[in-house]
Amino acid sequence: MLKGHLDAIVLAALEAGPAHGYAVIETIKRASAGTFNLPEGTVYPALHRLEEAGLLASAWSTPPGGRKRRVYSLTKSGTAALAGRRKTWDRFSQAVDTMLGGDKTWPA
Amino acid sequence: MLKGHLDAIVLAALEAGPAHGYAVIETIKRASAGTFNLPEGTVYPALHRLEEAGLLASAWSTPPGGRKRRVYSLTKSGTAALAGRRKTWDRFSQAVDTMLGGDKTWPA
DNA sequence: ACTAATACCTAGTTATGCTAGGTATGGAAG
DNA sequence: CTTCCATACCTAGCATAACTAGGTATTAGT
Repeated sequence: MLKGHLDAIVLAALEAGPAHGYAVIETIKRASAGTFNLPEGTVYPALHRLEEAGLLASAWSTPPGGRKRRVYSLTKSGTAALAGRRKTWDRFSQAVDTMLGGDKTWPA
Repeated sequence: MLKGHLDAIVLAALEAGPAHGYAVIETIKRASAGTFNLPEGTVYPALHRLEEAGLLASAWSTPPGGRKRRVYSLTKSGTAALAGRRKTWDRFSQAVDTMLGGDKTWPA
């Protein structure tokens, strides 16, 4: 249930460096302390979307004694998009906090 | 882009007391400092959904020198649902903050 | 030999928010 | 007095996002 903010999260997960899809899922799970336990059917299509949009680039790699992985990395516009998403998130979350926060100064 | 959190916002807007649809839109716009300028086609169906779900109750009223309004108020389960939504939002926003925040302690 | 974890994929469902229209009244401006 | 804007409600249909539920295949452990 990350409605609309999945892209930002995936991009953020790749900010530290390239990673393959399965690792992205694990990273998100760990970094969110289990809050975001995303099914593959959510993340893989998201990666494809982001690559399609030019925010990610991918390359196949086969580590010795391992098996084929598709490694994704942030493109330049991906980095820029992430910055934009951060600003959007800040505005958004602050607005929701204001409304859900107990203050209730805003009616009237 | 409030995907999934619209219900919480609408419920919160009605927490201070009953209001009609158009007023809810105005309240949300003002309380969010213009961040959430929601079209009617978003809010009215949401109100209907929430009433259908039993979280809101509605009644028609015609103020003197005014015209027909449908006034919505939180039901008991609406209040309970709002509390739940608040918890969900807190977990959610904290997790996103962790991932988007510059810390980057979580890879590795 | 079997199971679990790793690693990838996609077709199709569902829900949600929004676009784009429609109806109607009251008040202000021309 | 007519025209326009703000108020106030509504809905059909579109777009898309996230997820369900499947499928394939390799590696490691029991």
